[in-house]
Amino acid sequence: MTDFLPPIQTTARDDAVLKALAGFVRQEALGPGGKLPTERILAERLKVSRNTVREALTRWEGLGLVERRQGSGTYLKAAVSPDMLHMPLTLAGGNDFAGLMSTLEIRRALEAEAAALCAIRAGKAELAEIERKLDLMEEAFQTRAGMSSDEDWEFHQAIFRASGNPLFEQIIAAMYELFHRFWEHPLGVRDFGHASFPYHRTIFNCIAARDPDGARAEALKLIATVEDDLKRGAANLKLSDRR
Amino acid sequence: MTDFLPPIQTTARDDAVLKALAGFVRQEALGPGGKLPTERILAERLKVSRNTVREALTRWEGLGLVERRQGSGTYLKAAVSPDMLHMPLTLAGGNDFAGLMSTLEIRRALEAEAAALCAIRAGKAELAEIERKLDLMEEAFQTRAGMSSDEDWEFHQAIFRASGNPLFEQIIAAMYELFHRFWEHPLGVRDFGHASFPYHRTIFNCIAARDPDGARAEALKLIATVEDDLKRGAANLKLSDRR
DNA sequence: TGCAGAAATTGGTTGGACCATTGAACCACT
DNA sequence: AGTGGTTCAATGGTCCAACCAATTTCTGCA
Repeated sequence: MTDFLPPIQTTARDDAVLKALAGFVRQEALGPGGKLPTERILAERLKVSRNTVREALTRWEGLGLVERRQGSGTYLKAAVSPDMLHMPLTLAGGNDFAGLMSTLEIRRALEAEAAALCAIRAGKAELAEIERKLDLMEEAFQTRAGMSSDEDWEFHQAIFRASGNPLFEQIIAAMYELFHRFWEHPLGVRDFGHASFPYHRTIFNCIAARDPDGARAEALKLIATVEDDLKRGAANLKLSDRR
Repeated sequence: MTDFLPPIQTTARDDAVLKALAGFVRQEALGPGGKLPTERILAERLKVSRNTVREALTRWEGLGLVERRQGSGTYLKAAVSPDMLHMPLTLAGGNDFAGLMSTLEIRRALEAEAAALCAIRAGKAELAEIERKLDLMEEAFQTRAGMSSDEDWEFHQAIFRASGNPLFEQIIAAMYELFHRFWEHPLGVRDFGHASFPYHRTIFNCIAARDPDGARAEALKLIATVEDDLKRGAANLKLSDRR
């Protein structure tokens, strides 16, 4: 399994380690979920210390390329190729109400564009997948009386994925935690998210009808309802306590 | 069965280090360029191994938050606060045409939304600033026969800034380098960007008229012309030679 | 005063050790 | 057959004590 791992020679050790690893991944045709060699094996094969290997892997972990599971191993989380463009974005501010509204505006921008692109590009398989997620969401909505946040999220994710542009999903995934924290804490608004419910179906209809402008418009309406809910929630309980 | 069992939260050493470090930065009011304590000091003060400190710093270095200079020290490269949103974006094969189109689609999403928000929120001062940038751009366009990329960029930046949401400017600034690389290399299309010229004025008019939907539509048209230019360029010179 | 060289500082790397978690194999009992 | 417990090897996580390499600071001589 680990036959293709030539030793390292240049300076900038950990970068060299990453390059070698990227080559290894390509050589072995490893995809997401694939398991890469243990740190001890890598250290031995590449003729570097295990600490150096760890620093390199820490970099990849920070970029979301790799996941380490103690006792199990290190696994790929995304496709990696030797020539990749890394664009680490760190955005200031974000835990207060204004920060949430800011991220929601970003989400509105991306959601609208992704829906439009999806209406143009989605293949039959992607379309079916989106509809499946939509059905699941609607069923959960009926059954659990409105608590369908997970299924809701998966529906949107399917759209982002079908947009044909991986950046959408990556950006939105980074923001997920932030949205979710509030989503699970409905701010005292009992029917939080209810208003957005019908728009999921209308968005899908526009996508299925290959109507990008319509899909964009419906996505905008959906986010608008979420914004309204959030504003109502903020009015209900005073959110002066940051954190 | 109640499947409501929250995932357990175990201690994460290096994350704790980063949190402590973020607190330290805030405490000392360190800004970009500031020098933070040496690894040995940190290890001693935080009662962790120097290795752990290094792994934590490696993460921050990967995110572009920090720069290490051997023999000198570790310095801040950006403002850091305890609550930050990290968004590591990786684009497979970032140098090819598809990658550029992907980023352009993100830009279209943000540009449209920012223009709409701008039409709602921009104050008189922001409006005047945008118009000033627009005048500068049009003048440069006339004088230098179409080469107005810098002024063009500043116009868009002014809109992002006036949107009232700092995330727009931050995201787009991080992608600037990527756009610019191609912008400066017009791919053999001599009148690259000419088609987009009139839309700058129409966008501004919509913003000044407080017409968010109109501004959004005009922004979409503008990016569409840029996309067309790019596609023409890609057709002209074969971009099959990666890197 | 000016500057070359020594010394101290600091990040980079190494090797080895031990801990904590995981997962598989195995076993006892029902 | 299945359930639960135990053992054990593999693997990532942490620690330590050095040493290397680049940089900065200090020192002493001209």
